[in-house]
Amino acid sequence: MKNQIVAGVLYQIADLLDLKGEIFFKTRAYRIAAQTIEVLDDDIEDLVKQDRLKEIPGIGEALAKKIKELVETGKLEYFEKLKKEIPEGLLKMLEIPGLGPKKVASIYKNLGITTIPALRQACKDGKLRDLECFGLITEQNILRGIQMKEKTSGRVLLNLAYKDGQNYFNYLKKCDKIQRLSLAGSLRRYKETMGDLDILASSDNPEEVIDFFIKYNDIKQVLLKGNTKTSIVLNDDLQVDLRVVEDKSFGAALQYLTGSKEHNVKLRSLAIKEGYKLNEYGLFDKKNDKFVVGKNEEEIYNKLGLEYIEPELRENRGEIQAAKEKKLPDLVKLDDIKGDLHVHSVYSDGFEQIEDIANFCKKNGYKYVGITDHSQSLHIAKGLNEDQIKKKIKEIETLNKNIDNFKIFCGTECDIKTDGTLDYPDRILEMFDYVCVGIHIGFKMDSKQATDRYLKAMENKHVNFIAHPTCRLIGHREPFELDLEKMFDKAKETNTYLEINSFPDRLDLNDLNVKIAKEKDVKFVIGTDSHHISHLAFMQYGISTARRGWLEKNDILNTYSLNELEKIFNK
DNA sequence: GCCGTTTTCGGCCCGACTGTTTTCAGTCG
Repeated sequence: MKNQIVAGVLYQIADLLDLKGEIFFKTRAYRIAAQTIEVLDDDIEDLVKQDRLKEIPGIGEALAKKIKELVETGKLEYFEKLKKEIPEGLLKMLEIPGLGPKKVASIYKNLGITTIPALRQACKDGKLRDLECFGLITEQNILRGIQMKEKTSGRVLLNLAYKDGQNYFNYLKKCDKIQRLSLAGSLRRYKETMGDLDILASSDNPEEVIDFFIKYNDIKQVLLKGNTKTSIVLNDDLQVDLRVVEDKSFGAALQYLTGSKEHNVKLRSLAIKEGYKLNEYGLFDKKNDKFVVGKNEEEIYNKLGLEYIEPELRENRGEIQAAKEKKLPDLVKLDDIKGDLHVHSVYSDGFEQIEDIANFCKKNGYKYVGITDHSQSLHIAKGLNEDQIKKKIKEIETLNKNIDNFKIFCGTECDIKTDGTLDYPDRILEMFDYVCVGIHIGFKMDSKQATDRYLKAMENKHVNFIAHPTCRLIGHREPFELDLEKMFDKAKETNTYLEINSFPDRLDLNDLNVKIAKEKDVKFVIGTDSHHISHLAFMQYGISTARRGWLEKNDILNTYSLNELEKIFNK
């Protein structure tokens, strides 16, 4: 049983216990354990076999027993019992913003409501307002929450949030009452999706800043407005929160607002151990409540004996320990990228001529670009046959003669057929400068079939890297249930690079899998999968995923110089 | 439910804002 599945069960138990009204600290214990297992290097099955579960911090007698039962039998009696006791629909109701376990439990207990449609009807009928702690406004808030959840599935993709965030940021820069300003929250950590945006400002006139903030012209609704904090909803339904603090607290507030929540809990515990108290106003001496530092994030981390931790790493995935030991990675930067190796042209389903793509890339500082059009059997994407490939190679040769200090590679994104063989024979694969392979049809496979399909493809000596390995589309298609351990081992063995696909709804491999693969010494390519010149800018999201996966420059093929790259391709 | 060099019991990160409860619980980050 996979770590993720065990973690998933523990998260659900935590929610169910919340609904039952269990004490906060008990449910938190389940969530902490789930989170730890989710990012564990070791396979949970091995730990059970070796009887080592209790070595994991946050797992004691009771949890170890439950995890053992779950892993060994595939079932957990305690969990099954809870599910019988509490209707599953209540878990869905917890996802509605503004509804927590107490309110959901009250709605269930008093009105017997177990589904979101029934809840909506009850709100419309005014049945909730008579319950204790509920009122007319609560009903309206729940209705709005349901609507928002349905419209956006609760999460917005990184590129949309980034655009909204940048626009708001640029507007706020015009407010002369603001001293310092920063985006915060999951956007600053570059999470792949987010529920809302957080912005932080420092000022001596918080009320005026808040007034300026809510005068932004793209606002649909003001949700709340306090003295130091306000929340609005943009016209595209994304919620934006602003917090205003004194400038001496800016670093502490930025640290706090950037999160993640789990990182902050860990950091605050560390602060207590070191004799401090940490909140959004600063780091304080625990004994006399005296302000120690708070103006900058760096000084807070340093005071706690840590190296500065980049926002992308703040997920409680071992970064605090690494910062203590001064072993944080030197994260790759956008500037390190020398070229894009996953780009489509008019030869297949791209919109631009190779020459235009190359000129744009060169102008933007790249040293090379690889044009990877689709292969012959992918008719819907105008996959190339042998004659078209020859024509394309010839065109690229001519272009390369006329362009200095830049090289165009002729690659392919060759389909992996359902049996794991490739869409071109070796004789044709040899014609390309390099070969990227991917899956675009035949998605219905079980875990073993999908894994074997890739393993076989990697055996082909012409294959350089695998495009969007899990084939997920965020919000639309679940990732393949691959045996990633086998995949990563084979990638290492065959020297196959794995792509971090930068398209915002792919980001595939994702941050967590990147980190796990890196620990197995796998190497990566960051590609944009561009079909249009504007897509080339998606590179920044691939980079942020790489950074969230702890990657350094040397882990990534397309940070290498043209010379180094040619040597690798010619091997 | 976890954890421990003051504790095997009694702690567990901390604060803002809302709505409705006239003194605070619930939710969120």
